[in-house]
This record gives sequence, structure tokens and C-alpha cells, in this order.
Amino acid sequence: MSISKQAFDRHDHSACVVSALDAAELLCARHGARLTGRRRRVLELVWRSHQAVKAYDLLAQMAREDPSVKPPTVYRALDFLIAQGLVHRIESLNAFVGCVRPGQAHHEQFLICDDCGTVQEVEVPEVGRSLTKAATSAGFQADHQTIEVHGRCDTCCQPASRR
Amino acid sequence: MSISKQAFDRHDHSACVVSALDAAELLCARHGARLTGRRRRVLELVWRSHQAVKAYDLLAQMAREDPSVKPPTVYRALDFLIAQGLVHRIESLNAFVGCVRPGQAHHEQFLICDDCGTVQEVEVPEVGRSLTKAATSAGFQADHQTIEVHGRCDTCCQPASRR
DNA sequence: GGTCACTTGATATAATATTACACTTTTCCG
DNA sequence: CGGAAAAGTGTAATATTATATCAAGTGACC
Ligand SMILES: [Zn+2]
Ligand SMILES: [Zn+2]
Ligand SMILES: [Zn+2]
Ligand SMILES: [Zn+2]
Repeated sequence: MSISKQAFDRHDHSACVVSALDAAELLCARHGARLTGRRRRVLELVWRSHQAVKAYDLLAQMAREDPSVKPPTVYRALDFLIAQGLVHRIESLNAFVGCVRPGQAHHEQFLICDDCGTVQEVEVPEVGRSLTKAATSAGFQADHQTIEVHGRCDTCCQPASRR
Repeated sequence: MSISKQAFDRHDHSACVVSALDAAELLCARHGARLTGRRRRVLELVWRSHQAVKAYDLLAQMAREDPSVKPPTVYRALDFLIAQGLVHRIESLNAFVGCVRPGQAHHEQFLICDDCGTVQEVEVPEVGRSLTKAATSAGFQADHQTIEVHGRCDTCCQPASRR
């Protein structure tokens, strides 16, 4: 964790969005990838919160603004953003979150609160290392790790009086 | 890993099926759960191979035998088997595999070959421990871990000549 | 035998994701 | 510049995965 949960609960989220979009512009420029209007809008909507977003929720919001937005519109943008490392897919939710470390190599590891839906991306280096090592010793060449821990976050664990 | 990959490649799979079904009978008896015909058949089909099975593939096979089998039939049986710890769901594949350690508490950890589709359930205690510890120190109460490593298995990594 | 909990049958529908093809925009090269 | 190639998008249809609902059957238990 880079910040405490309490700090997180009161954080200025619009700063998250701005910095995510800025980082995306930068990263795409560096990669010669095009962050088009559609893609930028999807990324923006993904960053609306720290909860995982469903593709069809994105679709619904975007279709309200422009009826020509159809499922492929959304899925293509998501595919692009995932390929650029700007968005992660949460397999156990069929949903998507913005990456908090775009451009930095990292294993994707998530703490997912089943109460409030908050997804916190973490980096526990030991976990990735142990897994890769165990895989290797089994003759398995690891390409990608899906690590998603479900449970209850700090806030949701605390009695109401302390919130 | 309890057995080597080479041994695995030549193993007597019918023994896997028999032991899985026997273990299931036992476990259900112990839990006062009913391993009905439907449920038993689904478990048997899940154990047809060490690859993850899609719900609709199960459905297709079962519907051939009995047209009254519909999606809920399969999903209900899968739900039951998962609840009993006899089957695991592979989130990143939307598919299902038989559990190799039914009845023993364990974290679910899988090595999934993207070439041949084989899913190997492993237990790397350090991974579960590190994850839980990191979660706890973030104030997160971990209930369930989804750990799925994609890549290429031993066999699929080796040059054709050595197979 | 009656009742209660559990299981299944049956129909419909929801939620998630992809294919295919035509068209437009951007890039890039000469 | 002009025009071909590549990348992106629009559009319609369809595939895949999963659940809701209600009625009927089954077995456990007293
Ligand atoms: Zn934020
Ligand atoms: Zn929470
Ligand atoms: Zn086997
Ligand atoms: Zn393989």
C-alpha cells in the first residue's frame, strides 16, 4: 500500500482521474499508440471510481451520450487499454479497473472488497516471485499471473461507529 | 507438485476419475450432502480430463443423454460441487476443474497451459501466506484467493523431438 | 401419512463477449 | 501534394455464459 486506507477514503479522486489520463497520454505517445476519443473516454469512465466497472455499464453511459456506441466499441477500447497496460481486467468479476502503475512492469495483484466493491491494486513482490519460482521448478513457463483476493476492506471491517 | 510432469503425461487417468468419485462419495456422506445422480454425472464429466471444462460443454454432453438437462441443471450441480470443494472454478477461463485435494483446506492455485489447456492445481504455501499477510497488514480480511498462472506447461515447452 | 427441506424440471431472460463486413480516418511513402 | 496501406470505427448479427422464477418431484423425519 502506498497510502493508508483512511487517507484513501477521503482522497481527492479527481486527482486520480487527471493523473491517470495524463499518464495515459504520455505512455501512448511513448509507445506510438493512439489514445483516441473513444479510448480516452472509456479510460475516463473506468477511473470514475476505484471499483471495477462492467463493460455494459460503460456501454450504457457512453450510449447515452452517443447512440452509435455498441458493445464492440467498448470492448475494443478496453482491449486497447489493457494491451497498453492502462487497464486491468478482474477475472473474478468480469470487470475492469484502471492500473495504478501504468508503464511500470508489475504483476497484477488485487484486493477486492465484496462489501463495497473497492479494488485495490497491490504489489507483493514475494508472491509473484514465489509463484514464478514454483512454476519454473515444475517446468512451467509462466506468462501471466491472475491474483485476486476477495474479502472485506479496512473500512467495511470496522464497526459503523468508527467510520 | 506431487508427481513429475512426465509421469503425469502417461498416468492412468481412469484411476483419477475413480478416486475423485470415491472421495466425493465419502466427503458428501461426511457432510450430510447428497451426491445425486446429476451431481455425480457432472463431477464425472468434469474429471474426463485435466483440462478445464466449460459449463455448456457439460450441458451438451448431458443433454445428448437426457434432453431434460438445461443450463440450470448444470450450473446447479456445479454450484453444489464447488460448495463441497469438489470442483474449482477457473475464473480466467470461465471453466471448471476437479479439485485434487477435496476435503483438505487449501488455497486454490493453478498453472494453466495456454497451449494444451491442462490445468494443474498446485499448493505453494508461501504464496498464500504472503498474500494473506500483505492483505492483513492493509487492514483487509481475506476470504478467498484466486490464483491462476497462465503460460506453457513442461510438455508444451519441450521441442517436438523430446515428446 | 403428513410435512418440511431439498432437489429438479421447465421456460424465459439476463449478462457478457465476439464475428464479420463496410466505411472512415490517419499515417506514411514517393 | 496524392494515393496506398494501416489503423480505427460503425453496424448488425450472433455466440457464449449465467440467472430468475415458479411448478413439480423426492427423500428425510416424525
Ligand atoms: Zn482515486
Ligand atoms: Zn469495502
Ligand atoms: Zn488424471
Ligand atoms: Zn501444455
